[in-house]
Amino acid sequence: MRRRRTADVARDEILNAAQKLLSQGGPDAIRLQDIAHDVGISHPTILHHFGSRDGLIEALDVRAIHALTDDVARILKSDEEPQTGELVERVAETMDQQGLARLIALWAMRDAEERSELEGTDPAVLVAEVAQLISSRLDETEGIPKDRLEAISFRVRLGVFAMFGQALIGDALSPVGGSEREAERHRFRVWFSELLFESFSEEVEKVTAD
Amino acid sequence: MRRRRTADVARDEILNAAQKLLSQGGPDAIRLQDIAHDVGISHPTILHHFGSRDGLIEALDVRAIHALTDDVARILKSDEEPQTGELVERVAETMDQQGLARLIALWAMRDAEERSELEGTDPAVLVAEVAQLISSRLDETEGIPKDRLEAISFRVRLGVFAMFGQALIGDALSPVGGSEREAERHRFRVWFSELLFESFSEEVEKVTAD
DNA sequence: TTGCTTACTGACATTAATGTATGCAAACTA
DNA sequence: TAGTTTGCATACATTAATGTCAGTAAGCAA
Repeated sequence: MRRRRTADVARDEILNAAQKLLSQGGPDAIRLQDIAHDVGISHPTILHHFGSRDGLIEALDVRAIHALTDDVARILKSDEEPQTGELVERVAETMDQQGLARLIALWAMRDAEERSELEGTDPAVLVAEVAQLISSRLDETEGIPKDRLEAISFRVRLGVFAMFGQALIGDALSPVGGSEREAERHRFRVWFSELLFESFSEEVEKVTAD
Repeated sequence: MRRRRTADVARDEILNAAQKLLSQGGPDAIRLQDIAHDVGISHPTILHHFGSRDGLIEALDVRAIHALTDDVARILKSDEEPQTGELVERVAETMDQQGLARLIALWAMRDAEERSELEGTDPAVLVAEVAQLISSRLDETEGIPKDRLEAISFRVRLGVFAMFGQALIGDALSPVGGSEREAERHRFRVWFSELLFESFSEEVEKVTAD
């Protein structure tokens, strides 16, 4: 007799399978038949839950954005001092696992009209918010000058680019393979965190020099 | 009467059209019918020149890699001191125009088996070569220690990530739009170049301290 | 001019994906 | 236990892409 899940569980299992397939193959790897086979259901069931293939991809996008922002928000809004290294490590992890970077890439490649709004989570706004938060941490006084804020948001953006790039094309650029790879990736992240942190510290010095 | 090109010209026109379409739409935008229409030929002609759709994409990849490496190689192998800013600017330009970053992203998403060798141009090897070249510029003595070389290749890699990220998802992360966008992108590149350059200078200091 | 090569076309074949229609069965509710 | 909802399957329809084939015509060479 056939298994019957609740709608939420079914949706989750389908999304997981889709994300797994995407992380292995390219964009064409999101095929309803294959996903259905992985979950152990028939492909019309996916359409039943998501309406269409596009609906599925949109749901995938929403989950992805949430996975990223939730992590960052939790760290930044906690009372402790935000650690650059931890932030980098966390974002990297979330991007790496399950082909999240691929989702972002595919999302970015669609032209503006057809990429939906994802519940008002505009990436540019998110970057600006993170920059604001970091800025207020560095310098408690209000009224941060615009050029300084831009300098900080540049750092945030660079962080996103670095982790995004490492997740997407990092393997191709890495000279080592096999078991050493993850260690090398980690060294890169640590090195990069330090670079960013030093760079932030300079910004603090500029602030205190005023 | 119908126009008859030489094979080389035909291949070039087809590749240009394909690249243009790719830079506008996503991965699915490479449709033989559309490309053919753009060039003003029938779609079997594309298959005649490239054998298959995959053949076309492979040719596209080869051209892309060459466009990138030729630029970098020319700058680095010239007798003048290599300018970090110029390198960054050049790579950014090549990545930006005509959706080269998208090609790279798509190439990276394919699983290792099906992504062809592209005439022995392994990106990891390229990065290593660039790092070697820069390293020998910074410090004329031979026999550079491995960890120092890794530190330099990390910087090269970060540069690739930054320009790749800006080209692919930069628009989504940028707060400004319209005519100011390009100016802001440029500011980011300048800022990043300085960060990288300062970072290189530190490496030089370490070398001279030995 | 004759002839050969090959860029190019139109019509067709093939495949493979998404989406639809209809009915079945599992769980909750009364 | 009867009834309703809804997760799920089977079989089919539809669309749209790549790829094939046989033939046409443009340019070059002898």
